[in-house]
Amino acid sequence: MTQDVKESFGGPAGSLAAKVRTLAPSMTRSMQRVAEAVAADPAGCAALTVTGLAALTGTSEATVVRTARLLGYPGYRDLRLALAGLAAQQQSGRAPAITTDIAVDDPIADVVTKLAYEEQQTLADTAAGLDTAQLDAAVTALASARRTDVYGIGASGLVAQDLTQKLLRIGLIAHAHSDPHLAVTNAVQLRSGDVAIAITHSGSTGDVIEPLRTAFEHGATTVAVTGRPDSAVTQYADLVLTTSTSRETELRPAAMSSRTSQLLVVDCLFVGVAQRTYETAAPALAASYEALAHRHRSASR
Amino acid sequence: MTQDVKESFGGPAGSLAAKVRTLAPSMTRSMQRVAEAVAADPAGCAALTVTGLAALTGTSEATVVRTARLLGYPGYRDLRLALAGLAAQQQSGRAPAITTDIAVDDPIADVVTKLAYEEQQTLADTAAGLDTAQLDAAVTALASARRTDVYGIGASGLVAQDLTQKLLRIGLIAHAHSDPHLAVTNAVQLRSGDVAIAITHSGSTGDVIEPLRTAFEHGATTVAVTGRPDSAVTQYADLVLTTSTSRETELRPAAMSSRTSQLLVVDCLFVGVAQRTYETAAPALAASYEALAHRHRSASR
DNA sequence: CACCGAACCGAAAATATCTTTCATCCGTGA
DNA sequence: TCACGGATGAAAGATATTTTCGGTTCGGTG
Repeated sequence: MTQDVKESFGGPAGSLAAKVRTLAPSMTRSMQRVAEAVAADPAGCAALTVTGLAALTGTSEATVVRTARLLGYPGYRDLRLALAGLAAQQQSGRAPAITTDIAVDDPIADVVTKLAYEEQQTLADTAAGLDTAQLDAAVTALASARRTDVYGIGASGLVAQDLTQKLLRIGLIAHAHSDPHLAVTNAVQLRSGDVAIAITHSGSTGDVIEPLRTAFEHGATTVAVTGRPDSAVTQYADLVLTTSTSRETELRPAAMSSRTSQLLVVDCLFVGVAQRTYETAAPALAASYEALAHRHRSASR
Repeated sequence: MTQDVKESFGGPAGSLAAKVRTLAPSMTRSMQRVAEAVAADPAGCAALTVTGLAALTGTSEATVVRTARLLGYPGYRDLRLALAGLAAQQQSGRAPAITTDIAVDDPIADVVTKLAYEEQQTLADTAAGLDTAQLDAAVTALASARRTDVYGIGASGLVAQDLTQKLLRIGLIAHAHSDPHLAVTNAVQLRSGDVAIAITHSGSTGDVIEPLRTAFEHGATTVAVTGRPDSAVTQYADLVLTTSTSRETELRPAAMSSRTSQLLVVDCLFVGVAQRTYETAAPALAASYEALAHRHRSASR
């Protein structure tokens, strides 16, 4: 009992706004209205009963409860408690966010500040929203995998390559695939004990889902790194690692923050695996460092 | 109504234990038991219903409600909300800045926290250290460039590709090069009005310096994105954008934070250029978004 | 020592709040 | 246009909270 509650407002502390953004796409219109109200004014909503909040958002009690469920609470009662906690926290806490929308005529200095702030926010949200149990399971699978394939396209393709590079550096066998045909061709080779990772923000990139599905059907452990935990890709994923989504604006495409978020997840995977395989990883890292040294001219000064 | 609640858990925030002590003398025996339980474990009590708390303290619901009233709340419901707030507060209060070194035996949850924290730190440092004048000049050069070449190897190669992808999306002509020979071959084509960007953390990666030098000698505007503003690469750079370096540890190679830093710089360049070329950039972004839409299966709900 | 009154206390009724069910409605795709 | 499936809210049902009310205890008193 006690643990349940700790879970419900201890875990994702402060990440409510992030969760709302992450789940918003999978919400119906009315639920979005409720979620929005809650994210906009946690303190105010904490003061309201189901009926009150339903009236405020022009919806029904049922919808409010449904929204609470979607946000991960057993019911409205628990959401309300979490809200009260949040309110107290941010009241005692730090300076709240100013507007971070980037305008066309913002001076470059503002752009730097705002981008940095947004990305920091994204990192915090992602860290708060990551399911460590799933992450741990993914690390375990990776550490003992015979081989690992990583699928990603477009911006996510770069993240896939980043992960692959890192895993290679600690002596694991990993490949990144951007070509869907080659990816599927290779996925056929996978079997139980191997790992396949799909990286896709939308979760609905067919070119990435297909190879993951193939890997899944061949018995490999499949992992999805996505911002949409309810999307198509998770259908074939044994493990799902959720990245956070932040508001995108015209000048700041979603790809930007999803990349930051994905990279953090990837880093966590890497460090986790390096821990597990420390005996071999540490010397391997040192060796790759040594091997690169001669490619660098001695720095001036 | 709303005001009442704000008053009730905004006002005496945190002083609950003190209030219990103050009021204890005027309490009856059963009420003291309740008050004591509440003061001892706010979080735990927040998880309980009236009935639960009554059972825990061996009293009745009525007594719990009376106690809540005595403590200044309209009823138990509000006391419970306040308790939740208190719990959240004291949970967030503790343990902000421990060591951020990642140890081999750190649980995965700590790894996530520490990595996120480190990367946030890196972002803040980078933003603070960026020379906006240089950045502005680089943006200006990019916005009017006939073509742009970007050089990067290894982890920096991914950053180079990231920048290239972005510039292409807003209609600019950009290429990323990881192959030093091809890079030099292409650099020969550059001339005044073109831009060459070298991305290297150490600033001493020969394979990246060479093409930049060639571009420099052919009259292109050259930009270096490096963590070492006094290194070899800056010799051939008209503009230098400094990325930040944070401590690296055995399990956290420098590549990790330099990448974060480089990506922020690259994002700033991109947004800056998008601002300058808004008339063409906005439609281009929208168009590329549209073009990709059909590659995504409609998301499940 | 028996009695009285007052305050304390908790069982249970009354009320408020939350949850579930179900019929209706709306948008969507054939 | 029609049929379908999901979204929605009204209202019934379940819980939680508050109130009521009578029993109990305790200290004082004759």
